[in-house]
Amino acid sequence: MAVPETRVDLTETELAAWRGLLRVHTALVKALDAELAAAHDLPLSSYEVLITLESAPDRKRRMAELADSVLLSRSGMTRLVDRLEREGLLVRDTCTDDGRGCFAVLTEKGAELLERARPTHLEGVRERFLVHFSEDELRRFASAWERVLPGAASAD
Amino acid sequence: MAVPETRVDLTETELAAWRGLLRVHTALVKALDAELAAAHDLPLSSYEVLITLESAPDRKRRMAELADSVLLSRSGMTRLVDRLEREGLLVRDTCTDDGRGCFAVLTEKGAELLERARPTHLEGVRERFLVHFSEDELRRFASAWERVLPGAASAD
DNA sequence: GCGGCGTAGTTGCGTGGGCAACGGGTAATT
DNA sequence: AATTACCCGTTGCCCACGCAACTACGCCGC
Repeated sequence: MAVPETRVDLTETELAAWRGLLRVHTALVKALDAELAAAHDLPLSSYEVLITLESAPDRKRRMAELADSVLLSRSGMTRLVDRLEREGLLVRDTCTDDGRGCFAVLTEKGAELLERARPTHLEGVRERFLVHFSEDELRRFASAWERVLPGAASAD
Repeated sequence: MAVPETRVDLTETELAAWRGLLRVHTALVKALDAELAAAHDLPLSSYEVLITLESAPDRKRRMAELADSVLLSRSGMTRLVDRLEREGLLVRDTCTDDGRGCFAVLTEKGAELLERARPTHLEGVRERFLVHFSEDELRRFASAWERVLPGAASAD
């Protein structure tokens, strides 16, 4: 007897919810990155690293930790930290506990730039994204992401 | 007299809604792209182009149209179409109306590959994203994206 | 202590993508 | 018709990133 065919196409609503996510993300990130780069010569990816460092104990974090927190490969993080170190926004510090390891530490210059860049960025996020939603809707978003994230990475 | 200071930091909820969007998008796209590439040797960006062509009249679209629809620069689209043409999934066709222009046309081979790839991709989108939401929630998403998109690209 | 194994970070190499400049075609102004 | 301005798609150049290979170190069991 016939097993019901797996439905293939998406409904209008499904498509709108999914493709909308793609478009919104791409557009927002592009705009915010351009804005930040124009105002402070700081790409969004660099900003994310500095923000992560700032909120860390002693303003320092391991490389792998950083890579995970901004979803970048280890080698990608090596080079991003290279660039930031070249600009004096952070320095590498040897890890005494683990000879293989290495810390990235936010410098004063990095902290200062971050202080200037933060209002720009947060204003951008607010004007382009947050402003459209109520507190309640934002909570729905947050809960939605919590449901999706665990199963997003692995292949099920 | 003192104008109230612009609030700088985001609330917990705002942060969760915003950063969640970033993480979810990145994780989902990474996973779906890998899945599609593994199963059909077709990156997600190529899939998007083929899908766009399939739904077009005569299965053809102008280059700039394609670029806009997948949020890629013109030069990026030139090269993506180069690759797809090299694999025989589409062909370029001269535009008779406009001597500058150029169409990309889906080939039979492209259509066949798309037919095989579509279930893979849609299953992935369902399992990783859609499955977590009710019809009602999906409608909320769609409406959310409609509100955000218009103001996302331009500066304010 | 010493060989094997896992792990942290770096490096070579290949790839995808953006920006600016260009070549050729169209549209507007005269 | 000629000049000018604009627009389409392509190309050169560069950069950011991932993968795989490598080095150097920690952690075992023996």
